[in-house]
Amino acid sequence: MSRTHTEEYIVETSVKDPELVEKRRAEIIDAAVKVFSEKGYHATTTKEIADLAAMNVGTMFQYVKNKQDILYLVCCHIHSLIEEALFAVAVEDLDSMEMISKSVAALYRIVDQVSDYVVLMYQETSSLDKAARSSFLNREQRLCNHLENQIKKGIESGVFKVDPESVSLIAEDILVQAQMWAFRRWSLSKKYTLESYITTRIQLLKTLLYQS
Amino acid sequence: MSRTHTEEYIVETSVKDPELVEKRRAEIIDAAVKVFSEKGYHATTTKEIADLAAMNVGTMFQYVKNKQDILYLVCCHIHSLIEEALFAVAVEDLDSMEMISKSVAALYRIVDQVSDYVVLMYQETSSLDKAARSSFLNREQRLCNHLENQIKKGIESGVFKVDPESVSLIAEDILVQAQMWAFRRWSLSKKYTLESYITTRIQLLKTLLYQS
Amino acid sequence: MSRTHTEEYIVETSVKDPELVEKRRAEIIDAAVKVFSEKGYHATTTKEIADLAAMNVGTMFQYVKNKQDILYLVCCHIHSLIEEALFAVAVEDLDSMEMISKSVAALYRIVDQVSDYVVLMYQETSSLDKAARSSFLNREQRLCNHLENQIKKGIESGVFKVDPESVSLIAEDILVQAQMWAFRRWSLSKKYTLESYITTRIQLLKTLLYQS
Amino acid sequence: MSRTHTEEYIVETSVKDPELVEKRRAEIIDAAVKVFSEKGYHATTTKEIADLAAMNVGTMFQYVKNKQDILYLVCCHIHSLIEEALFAVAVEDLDSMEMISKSVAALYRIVDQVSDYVVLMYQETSSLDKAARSSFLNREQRLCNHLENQIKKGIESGVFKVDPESVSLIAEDILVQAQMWAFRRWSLSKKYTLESYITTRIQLLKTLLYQS
DNA sequence: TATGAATGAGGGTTCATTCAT
DNA sequence: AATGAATGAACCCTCATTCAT
Repeated sequence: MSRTHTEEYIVETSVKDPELVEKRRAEIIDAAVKVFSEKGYHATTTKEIADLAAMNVGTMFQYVKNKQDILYLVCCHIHSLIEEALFAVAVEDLDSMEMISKSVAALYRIVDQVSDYVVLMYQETSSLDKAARSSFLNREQRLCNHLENQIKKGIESGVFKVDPESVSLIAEDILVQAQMWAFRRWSLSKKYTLESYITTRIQLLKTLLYQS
Repeated sequence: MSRTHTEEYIVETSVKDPELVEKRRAEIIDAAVKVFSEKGYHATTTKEIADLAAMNVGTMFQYVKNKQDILYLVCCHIHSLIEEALFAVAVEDLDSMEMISKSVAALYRIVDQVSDYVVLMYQETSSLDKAARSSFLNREQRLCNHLENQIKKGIESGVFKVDPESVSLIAEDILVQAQMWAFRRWSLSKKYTLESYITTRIQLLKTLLYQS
Repeated sequence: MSRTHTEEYIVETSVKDPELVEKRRAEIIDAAVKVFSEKGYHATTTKEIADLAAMNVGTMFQYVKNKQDILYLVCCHIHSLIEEALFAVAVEDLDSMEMISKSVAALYRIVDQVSDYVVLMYQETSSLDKAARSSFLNREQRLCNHLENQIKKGIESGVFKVDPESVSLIAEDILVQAQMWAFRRWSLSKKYTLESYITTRIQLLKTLLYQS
Repeated sequence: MSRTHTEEYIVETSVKDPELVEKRRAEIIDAAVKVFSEKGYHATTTKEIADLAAMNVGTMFQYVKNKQDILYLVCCHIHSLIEEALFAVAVEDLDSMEMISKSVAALYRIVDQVSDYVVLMYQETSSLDKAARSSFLNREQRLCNHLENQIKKGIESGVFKVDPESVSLIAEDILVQAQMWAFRRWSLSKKYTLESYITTRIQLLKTLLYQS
């Protein structure tokens, strides 16, 4: 199970009190998410973020080394929202197909809720430097693995019939397709409601998982 | 077959000779593609582009109104590479499954060849303004439609068994997954060669198209 | 009658045929007057002038050395309009007071007609270089002298009673006040029509000229 | 006495300390007045102003939104010099004719002192945008009103005999003629000293005010 | 820890003028 | 004489980051 290990990117701060750091960063993230998703990362000024966070620019830069750090915090925050939603449904004890269906549905629903942020997250990832980006991609991998494991369990229990080679692809597809709902909702919503879309997607997924 | 009509975004020029415009723009695009995919759109200077294009900055701005226009030209150019590769295989007269397989393979191969540019194209699309972006998305739609039509033909001829509702989703998935090869080649290539990946993908696709 | 002699500023041209020069310059002036009075000298592009003149930029610069030359031509042209209107009424043989009244009225009427251009002419004079500006001021002096002479005749004929010291001041005031009609018409026209303003002005002038 | 109310143009700043703003702006104005009156507004670089103000360009632009704002500040400053000089003599308790004579003399003297700036102020006003210009013109109106009131008092006290219709014209003429001293000093000073000019002007004014 | 003024390099774009055709 | 593409220096303004208070 060896995996390339990537150091987690650490956002530095000059402030000692960890609780204060967390509180202030939450304020920064809240503000940044709003402005970023309205104007994009590059078009947003650090001052704008600070202003919206009701914080002084100087203060802000004590909780963050860079403008880029803010982006990283924002991306991680959004990612956590998705992760939490996905992991939340995993506690229940269901059969494999129901489990994966729940997961997929949960995924689409959270993506739908925070679709602006999802778009932001994926559009601006490229503005992160190598270290931050690979740290972020690592987080993404966690989601993939989570889905992969659910599929694998279905295979092990004999419910799913999938070429083991394809498992990781299918897991990734699920994620990518969920993101696409955020990117193309404007177009997809002409033909689908969120729920009908989910149903269709799960249908297609079943075809793949029950492939014989 | 009515579709929301989007005005094509026109890159303005003050130069009258159309051949010269085409020639110079090709030079600009060539230079820009290189620098953009190395440093990204925002980090690239207009002067850098002009220099690499062996052109005066002022001259460049006679063929382009904006830095953004350069990005638009670049995106369209890259898109055309893909489109041409995809449409090139469509001339042959094959049965439906072979046809779509050829298309998918062609898609992955061209994406693999110009993967840096594909990444660039999708990462920076967000830097286009509304008009340019929707004009670009329109071009994307052409690719989608092309694949959709191939699937539809397969359905009509009774070869494919797909819920008509899903056709457009499957077509879009094909495209998105091909783009993902560009974005995740670094990771996917640990488990797959390009050709083995194509094979796997076509296998999965078959499962979907022959769903019964 | 010695007066500091100022060389007349000559607008150079590389074109030989004088009639063509005159024709083309008339076209240039016509175009420039329009754009200048809309957008001001600095905000106007040489290309805009050429375009409006239905002329190539290169062609235009064969009839004019500079952008500034165009401004000079424009100022002189506008000035000529005023001069012609003023000199036109001087042919008649009238008594001194009637004569000067006619002049004043003529002045206000022409200024009113071309008030946009008058504003332009005085606002942008400062953009002329020393040579061109003093050549232009020389032309202005001709207007002053014309009025001065009319007043002097009135004094010589015993009709006007003015301290000879004041003559040139009064002449200049007449001109300046006429220009002011152009500059402040927007405000003055709340209380006066053009004709009532002329009447009031002539009344005030009479007071000065009949001072006892 | 209702008059069209024009919003005062406000020069924005991102700096919070009002005293600092005043101090820095004074430095900017000082520098700008010098360079502008040497080279004109358009020929002057924002960097030149900042350099002369011993200030960083970025710093300067925190006290001013625009190059145009600098011009506005400069115009207002120069205007204040005149206004103060004019209002300073108004405190004394004199009879009407002496009062207006004092005013006129004060006006000419201050215009003479800062004549370069007066020329600048009136030449470049046209470079202000609509909002700033009308705000500036409003200030001008204050001077006019001041003189108008002095004349009106003279009329009320029976000293002056002027058609009430003409009052505002005469007031405006006084101002315009004072400005003209700045514009034409080079020519006028051949025949007049400042003081002899003032005397002549006051003589002419008396003729108008005592018109019978 | 908070404040907010200072910094200054850098970037996109313009445009008068030229010159080869 | 007419054309119009080429030139390139120069300009205004921005904004992430720092640091003295």
